[in-house]
Amino acid sequence: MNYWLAKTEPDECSIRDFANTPDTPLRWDGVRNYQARNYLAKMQLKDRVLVYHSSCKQIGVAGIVEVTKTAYPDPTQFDPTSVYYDQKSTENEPRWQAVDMRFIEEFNDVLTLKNLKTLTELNDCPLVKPGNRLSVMPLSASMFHAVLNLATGR
DNA sequence: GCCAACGTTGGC
DNA sequence: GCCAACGTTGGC
Repeated sequence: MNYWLAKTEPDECSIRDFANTPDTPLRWDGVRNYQARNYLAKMQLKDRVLVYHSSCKQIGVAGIVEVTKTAYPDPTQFDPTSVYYDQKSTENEPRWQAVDMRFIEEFNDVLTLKNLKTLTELNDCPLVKPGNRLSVMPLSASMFHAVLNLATGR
């Protein structure tokens, strides 16, 4: 099993949205950065993904989801009415990928960026570096478990 | 709302 | 292929 962290603006898609539909996976779409897309494409079934809420009141890791469907062409890139529409993308050669994920757990409290920065395990994680914009990134098992431990005590 | 950091675009 | 201009991200 691999571990990942993925950013989202909770106004658009939050851990609550996953929690509200525990039996129905949601599509993780709208990734429009090549490095992030390449990581997204590497996700495998049952990989665990930390959900990070950005650009919001409570910035930080809010919970965990699981991959239920590996990468497939992101339909929003073909939809002219979508904010994620990409004119240069074609059905034959799609640029962007999406995956499906389902709810695993929501932390009682968002693990804030400030607290995340106290974890020495995350020193090499792009997340805590100034100016970082990568929205999907791999985590080592020790990174994942350090976050889980700080969030839940487990 | 501000602004630094970064990725992408496009002229050359 | 370089690089300046531009648009976006994202914390504060």
